[in-house]
Amino acid sequence: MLHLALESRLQAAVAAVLPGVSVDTVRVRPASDSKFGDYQSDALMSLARARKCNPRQLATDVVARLEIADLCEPVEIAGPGFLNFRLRPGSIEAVLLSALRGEHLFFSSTPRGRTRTVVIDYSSPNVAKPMHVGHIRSTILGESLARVLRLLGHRVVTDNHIGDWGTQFGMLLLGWKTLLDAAALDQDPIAELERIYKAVNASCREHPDTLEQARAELVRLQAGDSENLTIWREMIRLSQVQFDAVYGRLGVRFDHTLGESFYNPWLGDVVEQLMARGIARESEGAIAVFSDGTVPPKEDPFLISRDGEWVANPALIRKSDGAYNYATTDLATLDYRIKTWAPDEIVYVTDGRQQLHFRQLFQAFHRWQPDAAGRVRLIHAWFGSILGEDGKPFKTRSGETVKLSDLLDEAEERALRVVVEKRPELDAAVQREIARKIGLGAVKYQDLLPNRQSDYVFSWDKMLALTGNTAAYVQYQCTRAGKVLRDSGVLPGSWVTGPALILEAPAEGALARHLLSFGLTLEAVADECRPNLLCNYLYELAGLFSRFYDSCPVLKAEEPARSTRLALCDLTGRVLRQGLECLGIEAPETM
RNA sequence: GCACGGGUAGCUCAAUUGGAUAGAGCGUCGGCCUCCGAAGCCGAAGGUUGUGGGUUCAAUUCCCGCCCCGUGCACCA
Repeated sequence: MLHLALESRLQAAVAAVLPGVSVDTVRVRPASDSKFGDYQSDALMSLARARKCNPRQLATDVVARLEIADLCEPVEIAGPGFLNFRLRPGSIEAVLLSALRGEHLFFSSTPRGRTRTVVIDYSSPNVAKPMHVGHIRSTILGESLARVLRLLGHRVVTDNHIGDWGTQFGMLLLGWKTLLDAAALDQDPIAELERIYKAVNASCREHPDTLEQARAELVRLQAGDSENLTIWREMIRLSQVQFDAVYGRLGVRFDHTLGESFYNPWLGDVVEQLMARGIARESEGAIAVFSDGTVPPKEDPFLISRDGEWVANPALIRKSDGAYNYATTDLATLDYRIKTWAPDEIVYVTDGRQQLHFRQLFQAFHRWQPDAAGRVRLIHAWFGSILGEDGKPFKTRSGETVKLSDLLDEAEERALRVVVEKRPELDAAVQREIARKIGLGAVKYQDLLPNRQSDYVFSWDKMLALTGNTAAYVQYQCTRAGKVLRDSGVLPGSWVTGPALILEAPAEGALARHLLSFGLTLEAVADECRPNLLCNYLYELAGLFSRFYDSCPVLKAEEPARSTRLALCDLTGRVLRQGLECLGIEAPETM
């Protein structure tokens, strides 16, 4: 909050000293160490370097023009040219008071620039298959980004691009007609669909005629055969029931679920347009997009080096049998989204193995519709794989993928064991509800905590650990803050007329300063698609609160310490709750 | 072969994108409940940031070489 005020004053001073220089890079941020004050800026050093002048001299000149006496003490020039800002007593207290009055919660919900429209594409499970651990990162990461962007005042459109079309439906239709067990379908639809798919798939490998039959079913579906369409729609409906159950548990909600099949009517047109513009051409019976040679080979997604030579690495948009690929669907999808929502950004949350595909997709689209491409920022927010203890892609002992619903069950069970042990006096139903929030929080937090681009090793014990840097720790500090507030008897809204706040103890100041950085953190999460920054922020805030709680009695303190500390409990609780909500994690009242 | 990631404490990971003394958790060792909730707090040990060079006031971060690991590279998505 305050850093923005300091930043604009500093930018004005820099502009006065160096007219014409771009001040965008002049930033003020929280001090790396409290001995340097509250805020610092290192911007003048790089500026001096670019202008080939003495950094300390530049700092002296800028500080002379700096008008911030109302906000902080005289600015100190340190080391090679750092500016250290020490806030005047009362500055932080004033921000806390305005937060207590409900004017803000240390972030701005009206963007500084223009309000952006952001389409987010995430989760994207496949019809007729169980959702498994492979879907967890995309789902949780995408949901978190959507929540943060919305909180910051942007217009967000979430779209679940489910896999409801493709060659697998030939086998599924054949299996449905020849192998389906109606009772089993009733009992567990997805398991039965998976069973018939695997059976037909295995049979295809041995019997060429089974493969031929499956292809025939696919052709009938694509031709609009009414029986096959009916079965296909039923498979989608059954799958959607499963998706909804999982999303309901996870608290995930989509604005739209426009699967691959939605775009079928436009695919032929996409291919024709690309051919007409010379972007795509026939090759070995298929139709593909090739390099146009406008970028260096190393950066060209349509070229690849093999045995020391750059050879074509085309993106197929129509197979030799006439069927379309996902590149085609993705192009049509991109076109539809831009025409429908006019987004400023489209974020794709998928795993890192699809990087080349998206580079090709983005470049092909840019060549196809340069004007539209110029108005939208396309972002592939990719993430690493979940590995087993052996460092290979994560599977169960029997080699199956782990179902998401089983994972969530196990998380809740493990959490329940802890709750029952710690709080035996609570009702069973209350224990279960607390365990639900803790168990699901544990799964989500462990998934969001590592840098999204790195692989992580799956471990039940680590994922469901309830100590250390975990959701449970943050949730626990949240309940402590809430408990103190409840015990105090303070009525909501009574702060407006309450006594003045005075921060005195070091633990109070450290906690308060960190509260002020909430907005900075949210902005960084939105800019870089990295919720792990928010996890780290919340963990640090929870830790600062815990130390404050340990060293500063609240209810027994004399005024004004009592009010100040109650205010810190209130605001910390609110920020922790809001932050957890951004991660899709619920905060229990008690645990 | 080429591209994209990664290599940081015994293990799992951070490090506000070039900033001031590289931080957490788990594990190990030692302290703290007569006091608002101990799912907590305090302290100790643990590092040549894979490696060799370069750029500069400053490099885990940027550039070049090399060594490991992962992923991708024409009709699956």
